[in-house]
Amino acid sequence: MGFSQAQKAESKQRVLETASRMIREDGIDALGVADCMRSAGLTHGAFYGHFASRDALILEALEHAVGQSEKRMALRATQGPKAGESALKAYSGVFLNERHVKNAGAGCALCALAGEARHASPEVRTVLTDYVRKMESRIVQAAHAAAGSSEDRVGTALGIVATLVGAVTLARAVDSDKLAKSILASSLALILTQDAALQ
Amino acid sequence: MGFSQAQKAESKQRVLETASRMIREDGIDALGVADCMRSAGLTHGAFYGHFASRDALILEALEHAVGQSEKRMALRATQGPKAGESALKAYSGVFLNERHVKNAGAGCALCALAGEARHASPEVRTVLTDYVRKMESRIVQAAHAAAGSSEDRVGTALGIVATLVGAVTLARAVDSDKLAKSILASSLALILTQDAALQ
DNA sequence: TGTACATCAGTGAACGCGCGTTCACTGATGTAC
DNA sequence: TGTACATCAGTGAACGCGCGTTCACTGATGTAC
Repeated sequence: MGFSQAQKAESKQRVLETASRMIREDGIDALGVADCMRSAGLTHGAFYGHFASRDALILEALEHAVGQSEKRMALRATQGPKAGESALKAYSGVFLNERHVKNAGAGCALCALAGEARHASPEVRTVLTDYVRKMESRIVQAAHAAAGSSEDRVGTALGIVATLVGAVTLARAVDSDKLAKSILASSLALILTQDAALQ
Repeated sequence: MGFSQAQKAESKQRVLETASRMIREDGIDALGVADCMRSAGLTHGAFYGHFASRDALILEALEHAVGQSEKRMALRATQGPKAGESALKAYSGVFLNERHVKNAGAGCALCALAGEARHASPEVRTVLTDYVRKMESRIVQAAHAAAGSSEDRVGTALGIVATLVGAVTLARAVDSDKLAKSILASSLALILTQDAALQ
């Protein structure tokens, strides 16, 4: 059978993880097939042995990034909280910090790609839409949101998602570190006013 | 002197307005020189008689979009408010509505481009950073924010900017109209809890 | 007023480069006997 | 155990297309006399 299948699977995994990081770091449009393969330690010619097309890679890499980052952000929120810190503050803090802002490639895929979603394929949009719903659930959970159980009532959980994604997006957008920090701090303060409202 | 200079200036203005709409609608990366000139009723060859390069067009078009949309959004907030509506609600309502979400090309340049800013040139980032500061001022004004006057205190005006931009970005990103509406409504509800806090 | 000329906004063909995709080939690995 | 063969992941040259940019040319307008 020549080369081992395990070896090939390993290569593909390496390409996927590289692409998953690159699309979060530089955006979907900026992902080049040759660039990505080179970063994974291969040449561009080998690409089509693993993926049907650039679009196929993008979708798989996005699913990888979403699945990994969504879980990881939630996990960090349960690991790090200091005594007396609310679950909402712990969860928000995982997003609203300078390390996350400066490391888009290893961070939340929704924060990294929300702005590009409307120009992307329907498949990409669907994956990111699911991410929005998952974040909403995490926040409702974090606040034990009994108040959000009624369907008609307008809860603020989705508003908190918007604030988190907007804050990270803006903090990465501006060319001033000081302003970026202010955006993070102010957004956290805004979210924390909801601690009572959601419980 | 051959052709009138006024005619040339008119052509350039038409190209600028077309580009200003196109970059908000489809993103900066997607702007093609030929596409843009065709939409303005010219051929691509005439482009370099008006602009030094594609990048130069992008910067001018962005400045045009920012200058126009920032003023327009603020103006609408002062024109439309119903009796008893707070200034903060009026301003937020200009962003958080379906018409704005579906008409990126005629809307807020920051909402349209915040997600791309970190991949753009320093010049582009500077222009958008100014926009963030202007929006913050509008919100502070809208709330007469006496509370925000102390420099050390963490106000929530920037958090409101983040919520507005995040909400519009997410509402445009998701592939469900229903979810988009919920994002807008929930974000407005979240912002309005600040009406008291800022006054 | 009329005619010849100069100006220049706009045209459209062409160039060059980057990038997604294809494909003939290589050479390391595993199998058959 | 050793040798010949088959498999196939990966290589690197090449193709084709799109797009930013260049440039020789056109023709409408205004000026000079």
